[in-house]
Amino acid sequence: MTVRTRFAPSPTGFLHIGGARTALFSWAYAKKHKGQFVLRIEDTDVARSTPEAVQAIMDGMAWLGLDHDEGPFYQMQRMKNYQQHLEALLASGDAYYCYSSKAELDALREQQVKDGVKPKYDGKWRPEAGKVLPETPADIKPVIRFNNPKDGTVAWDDLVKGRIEISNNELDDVIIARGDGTPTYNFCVVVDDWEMGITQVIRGDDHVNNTPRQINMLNALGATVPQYAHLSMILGSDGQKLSKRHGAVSVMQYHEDGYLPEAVLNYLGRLGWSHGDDEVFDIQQFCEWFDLDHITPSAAQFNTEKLNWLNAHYIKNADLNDLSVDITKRLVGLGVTVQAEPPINNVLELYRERANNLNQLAADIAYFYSVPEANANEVEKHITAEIKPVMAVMAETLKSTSWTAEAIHEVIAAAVKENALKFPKVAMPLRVMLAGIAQSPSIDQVMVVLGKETVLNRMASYLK
RNA sequence: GUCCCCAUCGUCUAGAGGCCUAGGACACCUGGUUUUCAUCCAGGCAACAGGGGUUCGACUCCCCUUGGGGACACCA
Repeated sequence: MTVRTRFAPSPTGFLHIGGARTALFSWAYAKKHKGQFVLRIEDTDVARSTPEAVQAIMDGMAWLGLDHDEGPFYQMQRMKNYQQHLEALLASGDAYYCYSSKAELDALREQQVKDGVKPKYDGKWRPEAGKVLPETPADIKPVIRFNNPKDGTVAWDDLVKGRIEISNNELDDVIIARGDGTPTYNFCVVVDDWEMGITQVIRGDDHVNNTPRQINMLNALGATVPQYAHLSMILGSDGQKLSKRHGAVSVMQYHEDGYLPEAVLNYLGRLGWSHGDDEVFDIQQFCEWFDLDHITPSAAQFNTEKLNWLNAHYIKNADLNDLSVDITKRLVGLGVTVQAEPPINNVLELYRERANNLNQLAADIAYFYSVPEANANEVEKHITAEIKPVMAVMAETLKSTSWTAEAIHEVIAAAVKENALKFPKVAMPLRVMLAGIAQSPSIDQVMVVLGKETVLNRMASYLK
């Protein structure tokens, strides 16, 4: 049987890091087994679903390169399918109408919480042998509940957590259609996973409790029960649950924050999954290696340092042209326009080694295209009255120096020797004059890339 | 409260009863390379939550405790 997995977000917000990992694992599993990956939008909560959120999710997946083979399917467009199965369930007695009002249910729940018992539907409208149902209220639009088996247990072998067994008396009769007739999540998933031929349901940990009900419904429907793999959640760096006000940011935020999708993918792939001691692997390698057997069942904390480290790796190894396109955009964001000279690729070759973030990289090289504003302390510290004459002589010599790193290095070396100075004594003021700060790659190389004219101009502005 | 899940260095993890004197990676510390910073290289610090079993032998299996997380909606 060909593997079919799915990612089924509800469009009520952006694609966050946890959702992205679920999508990645689902996607990779399909790729690994040469199967299909289905994208399904669970939008039956009309009040909270928005087209913007759909777009945000698609954007996030596109950025990560998680393409789907089928879909996106929208549940709101599949009402006929749900309706049909709803009727079948009603006809077979596996579902029934419940006329309990919301207020009634709320009161019941409140009482149960107060009594310290598990909140659960009391089964008032559940048809049972020999039971006389209450009079049907005329003013209530009934919901439809699934008639969950009363006895026995439901069990499945979770591909991540192992065997899980839940007794049916823990499960209440879940509402599968609202008063207005629209089916609810628990029913739509069941129908969709079945009709879409999903073979492995890979989803978040938070669905473990829904699984037994869904299996019961699948059985009532006479459907095939897929395999389930429940991924544990990703915690914030402080060990706390990721929430909207606490670190649950959109994956697109990582783009904005200067991360390469390759780095995020590699990081997410290694979070909760492992392949021996391997740490750095690209997406192709990940797809080849990926399996459900090596997923950690416990929750994992997000660690930005490690992401940064991977980001540095991927920046170093990025295609230079791709990198320059990205950095050029970020430079625009900083108000800096990249010019033909110096060629940005040369600049990047000089600087990419030392960056672990694209925004930082852009900021670091901005001085190649705009005159940097030097920190006053740095100027005072390095461009001293004693060194200025040395710089002036050097500037003069530089005018006729052939513009290679070697030649420039010799000029600096000569200045160092003639004035009996240490190398940094000369290199530092040069850095401040040219880059605005005292840290840079080899100063001779910086000068080569910067170009003779710019170097002379910037030096001159300090030596007036 | 009830049910379910989880538990190895600070963090991500390897580990499927003897290979474990518990391995790798990030972070951190030290040293080296370097023209500063960074990179890079070498080394170091650092963990099996606790208690019972099972076994000739438990990080690995079972139970309890503790701790953490999740679920309990006419949300998904």
